[in-house]
Amino acid sequence: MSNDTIAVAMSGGVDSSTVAAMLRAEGHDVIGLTMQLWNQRRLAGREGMPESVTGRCCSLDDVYDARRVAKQIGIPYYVVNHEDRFERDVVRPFVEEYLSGRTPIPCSLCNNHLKFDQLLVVARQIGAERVATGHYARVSYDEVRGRWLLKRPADHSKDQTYFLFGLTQDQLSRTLFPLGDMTKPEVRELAHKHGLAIAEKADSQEICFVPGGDYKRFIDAYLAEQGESLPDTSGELVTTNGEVIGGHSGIHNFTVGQRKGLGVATGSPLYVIQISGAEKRVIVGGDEHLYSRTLRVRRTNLISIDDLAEPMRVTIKIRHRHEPAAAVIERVGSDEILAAFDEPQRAITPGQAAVFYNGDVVVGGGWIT
RNA sequence: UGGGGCGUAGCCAAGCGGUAAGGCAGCGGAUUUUGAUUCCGCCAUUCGGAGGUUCGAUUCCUCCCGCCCCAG
Repeated sequence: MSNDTIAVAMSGGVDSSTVAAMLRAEGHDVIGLTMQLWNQRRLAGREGMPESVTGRCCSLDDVYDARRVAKQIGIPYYVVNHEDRFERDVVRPFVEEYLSGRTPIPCSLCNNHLKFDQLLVVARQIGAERVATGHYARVSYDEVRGRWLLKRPADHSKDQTYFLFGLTQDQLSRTLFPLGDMTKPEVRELAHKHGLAIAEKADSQEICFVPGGDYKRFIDAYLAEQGESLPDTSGELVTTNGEVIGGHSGIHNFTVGQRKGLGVATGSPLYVIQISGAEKRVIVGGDEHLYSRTLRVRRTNLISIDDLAEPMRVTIKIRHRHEPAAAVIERVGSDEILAAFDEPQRAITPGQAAVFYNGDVVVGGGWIT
């Protein structure tokens, strides 16, 4: 009987709350779990960070909301603390990536190291073989290939597979995405039907541990709290022609494709074309310099196929909310894949992920070098 | 201290007698379940300064100040 027990990762938001209510209504044994990943009060007020935070994941309000939903639908509910692991595997890498001139995706790291790793461990400890989350994605088992597949959800506008490309076969085999066939309005409607108070709660956005979305301020505050001084990563602002047209305050303040914040007026918009971490230089230029036809990824993960033995035609997302673009991928190293797009893509950014698709099926992905 | 040119918002810049275009930068907002992008809004009671002509001047005149160029 306990084999049917499902642990639901509850964030306190509409989606995961609805998942819990749905599964419960379907008659499953459901246990609610909330991961305490970050103490929002830790950096409050430091280096100009907001004094108080509400409505973000891991805030007390969210835990209250999750607990209340659990109580309402009558399921056991636990909060598990993974702050140490989160700081080590998500926050630290996040800060270091920025300081090295790259642009990290903490959401993917969190999925890989916390939500679909630690949470599965905890779930198993309390007798739940499977974990359900409120992600908009679909998972299914392909008998022919003998593999678990990750697919885009019915509602492409809510597609979260971009953040899930790192899931392994084992993780997928134990994961449920009950919202995969629903649209957001349908989910809210269902939340209402279940009488959930959070039915109209605003969607979360921005990085959960960076209140207000000001990641630069977060980096300052975090390093200050750690007793580490912010490395001086300031340097020159250089055009694509090699002309130095100014200085910048630090490479961690920029990302490829960024326009705002350069502080230099040339008559036409300037964008960050490239960040040279070693030389602490930010190369800037017109929009036309932002397009590139190829990219390379490392730390790859393949899902729908066991290996990329020969070139494969796919479509690729190079950022969340990017319409997958046609390309051919090819293995060029033991853990390196080269992608060549049919049409040049704008602002391919080191540190971001490139996720490969075959229609709605996620083939795999990797981190852009 | 002879000749010529120019001084308009942080930068570039139009207007050249009728009551201050535009771009860039900046700021604010919308959008966004990563970072960006994009979109919308705001941004010179004032045209180097002082006089004068005129119903009316950033636009015409005079002087001053400051740059630049060519001649010495």
